[in-house]
Amino acid sequence: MVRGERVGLSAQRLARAGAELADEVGFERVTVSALARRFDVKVASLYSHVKSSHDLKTRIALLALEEMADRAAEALAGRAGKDALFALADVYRDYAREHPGRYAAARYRLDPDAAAASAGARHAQLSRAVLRGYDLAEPEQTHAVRLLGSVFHGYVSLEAAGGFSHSAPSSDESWTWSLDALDALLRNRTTPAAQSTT
Amino acid sequence: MVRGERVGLSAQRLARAGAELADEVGFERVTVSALARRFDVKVASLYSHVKSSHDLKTRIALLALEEMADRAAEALAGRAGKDALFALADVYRDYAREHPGRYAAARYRLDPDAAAASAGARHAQLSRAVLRGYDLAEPEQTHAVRLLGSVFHGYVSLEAAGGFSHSAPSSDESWTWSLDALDALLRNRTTPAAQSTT
DNA sequence: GCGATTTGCCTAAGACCTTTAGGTTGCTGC
DNA sequence: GCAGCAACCTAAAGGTCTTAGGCAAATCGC
Repeated sequence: MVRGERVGLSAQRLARAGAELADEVGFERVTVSALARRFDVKVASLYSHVKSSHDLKTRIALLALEEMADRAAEALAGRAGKDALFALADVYRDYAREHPGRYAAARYRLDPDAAAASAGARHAQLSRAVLRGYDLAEPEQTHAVRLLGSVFHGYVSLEAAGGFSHSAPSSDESWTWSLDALDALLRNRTTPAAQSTT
Repeated sequence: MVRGERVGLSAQRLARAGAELADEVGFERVTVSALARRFDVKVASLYSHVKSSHDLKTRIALLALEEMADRAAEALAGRAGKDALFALADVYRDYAREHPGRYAAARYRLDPDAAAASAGARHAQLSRAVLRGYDLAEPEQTHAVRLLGSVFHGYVSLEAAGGFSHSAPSSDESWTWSLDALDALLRNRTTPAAQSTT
């Protein structure tokens, strides 16, 4: 080990490496020490870049939220209605399967200022974009945003917890069925007067 | 402090006290040490009753799952259809609000044998009981169980995370709206042939 | 009642993790 | 080529988890 060698740490690189670590060993096992080991650096060195363990986890959470929002925005481009609904839903589910640690990080409790600076608002906007295909007036639209979020998050996290694994029918089938049902539900809730507003 | 005095610990009492502690300070802060402090006992003493920190958390999780299942069973007695749906949903939401720490514990990842011994199966049965009011045939019924679980858990945990707090309409309204929508959805999915079976 | 055994809680100690304080060395700009 | 900043280090204190082994209180057999 060459003493005095600089690895080039930064808050960003730490968050990125932390996200990878989370996917490998689980978010709850992401630790300042583990990250220091990964960079082959002493633990105290990380504290120049990151305020605390909480700060580190928050950065990972923000990273994950951004990534998901980016994917969602891309998936929604050029889609509408049921197509958009399925696309958005699959973004969350696929992300959680590819990056379980990051997904768990995205559920990390943020303090208010971090939450405000997060991609949280973008996520809400993306749900609203999907709902444009269903012509819901307020306050129904907000209700629907919340219901959508609940189903997406609820299903994905129950699935990740292994809830649907060892029994027929397959989780894929239930997912499609649920989204179909959700689509039908939203179509039925379309505000009558809004129908012809091209 | 009187030396040699026995406090009367047991796995059950520890789990119960751990659940209380979780509600007070949050499940993630429930720790073998904190529990030892609460009983005014040395940390190592707890290890005669509980195998590990993981074991302790698992016991708290099992306790919470039992309590929720008990409440749910009671709420469903004598109810059917939409009435039953709302009752079951409210059991979860109310429990999470009254006992946030226990509710978080209930989401603690159980290993397979603990999961098998848990009230998990009872919860699934209770959802199926609600669905009896909607005449769904398999595999739709299983899909619906999963959707219900997702909405309940998803909504409750987003609400607990503060997601719906600082904006109109109120979370209560969205909850009712979502359950109404779910009820309508399930009625529309009733298997046609099953209608007259009685 | 009294010895033997079991049980309950304790001391001790090792292994990690977090966080702060303050030192040293490489890099950058003048 | 050197001043100063930034990056990484040593040191140390405090907290958590867990195991090993000890002493004393409760309990059981007689």
